[in-house]
Amino acid sequence: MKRDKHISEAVIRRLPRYYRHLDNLHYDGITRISSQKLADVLGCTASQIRQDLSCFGEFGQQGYGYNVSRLRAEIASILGMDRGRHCVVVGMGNLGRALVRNFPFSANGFILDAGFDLIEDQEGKNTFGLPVYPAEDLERHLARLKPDVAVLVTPRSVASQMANRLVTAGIKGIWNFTNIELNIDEPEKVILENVHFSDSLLSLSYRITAEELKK
Amino acid sequence: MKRDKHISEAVIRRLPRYYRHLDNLHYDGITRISSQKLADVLGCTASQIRQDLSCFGEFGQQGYGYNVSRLRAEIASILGMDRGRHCVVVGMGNLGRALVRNFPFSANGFILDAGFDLIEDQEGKNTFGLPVYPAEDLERHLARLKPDVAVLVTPRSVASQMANRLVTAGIKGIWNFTNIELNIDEPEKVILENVHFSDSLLSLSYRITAEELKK
DNA sequence: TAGATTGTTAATCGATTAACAATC
DNA sequence: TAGATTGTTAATCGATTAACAATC
Repeated sequence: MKRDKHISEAVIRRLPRYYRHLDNLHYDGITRISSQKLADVLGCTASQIRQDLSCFGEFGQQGYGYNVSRLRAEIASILGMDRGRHCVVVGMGNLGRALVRNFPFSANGFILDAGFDLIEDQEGKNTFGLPVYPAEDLERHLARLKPDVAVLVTPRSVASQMANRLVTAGIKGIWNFTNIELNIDEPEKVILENVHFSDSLLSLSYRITAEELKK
Repeated sequence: MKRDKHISEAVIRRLPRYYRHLDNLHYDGITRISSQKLADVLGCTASQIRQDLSCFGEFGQQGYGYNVSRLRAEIASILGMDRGRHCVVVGMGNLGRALVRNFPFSANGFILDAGFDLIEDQEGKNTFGLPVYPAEDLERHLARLKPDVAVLVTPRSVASQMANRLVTAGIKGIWNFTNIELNIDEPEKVILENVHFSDSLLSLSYRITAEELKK
């Protein structure tokens, strides 16, 4: 897989979507697809798909198109889904529990090993089959589990502080659900992915308003 | 507020972030800020901020900059946060309940009126103070409540079907958390905002992988 | 072989940044 | 007034789309 030239953020954001649709096609038993047909499904141009994929290699065949199963696997590999990454959930409130119970970590290539929370009487207890440890023992367990990613779902008041403990403990990425801009002491040491629910809802709010004003 | 020319998606996605930071500055008691200082906070260029804002009007003053409180209010208005929009939550599973309990709807200009779920023994019951109605009575209650937005947090198996009922009932926007591409019969009748957790995690996965390969 | 479709180069389009006159 | 900073126009940069030779 070539990975020499710079890959733009726009391309990176489209890859998971390609994967998702290819996964659907795969489970629908479709074995072959052209860039044009895939573009129809996705609502983009065939050019864009071919251009995007060409950043990483040659996965198609002239006159034939792409093998769905292969392209799906190639994109999974590009996204690092085959690396058996480990993760932990920090904060076992409503959202933390919702993710533990409902989010398909393994289907996205992640192994969820543990949860952390302040509530001490949960020591050793399980939540939906997941061991939950007290937050004060975070460093001890991280040293043992060596997770790649922490899912940050704490109250916002402790989010930045907790994020910094995670970075110091060597976490590689933080999946941040706290809806604040984390204040990281050594930002170069970690990769942040922010899920800002508010930003998402407000963009919907804008578009509804713009639609109404248009009339 | 001028709204004549086309506003790009990129600008729309940045506005909530501007709002969020201005809100922080406002509550920190800061009354005045220049585009350059705001750009430093946001990690973008002053040009971009001024260019973005100029799509909607003139909110600053030469030699002074922007009044934080006023600019915050202007962006809130652009985003439609002052329109008292109503919404309902469809699906009271883990994620639905997490949003009801923890997401600050009112701080984002939304009034949450009701939840819907299949579980009938919740009829008339409250969840965190929210009335929850059986899904079979959806149309009846929507006709009464006339919400603008539905927060879609059902199991994926019923998501598209439920989305179409919502559209038929006249909903203007769907905030979709089901991690599937909704199949809407009349797509022009509704505005979709998708929160695809998987896409978000996979982009993090990509960046961690790319970082490792760089070394 | 003929038709289809890729990967890539070139052309277009749009978004970001820089520059600066206007002016508080 | 002098310094600061806007809103906007022009220049640059990057991303998307179109076109097409290569080839399965």
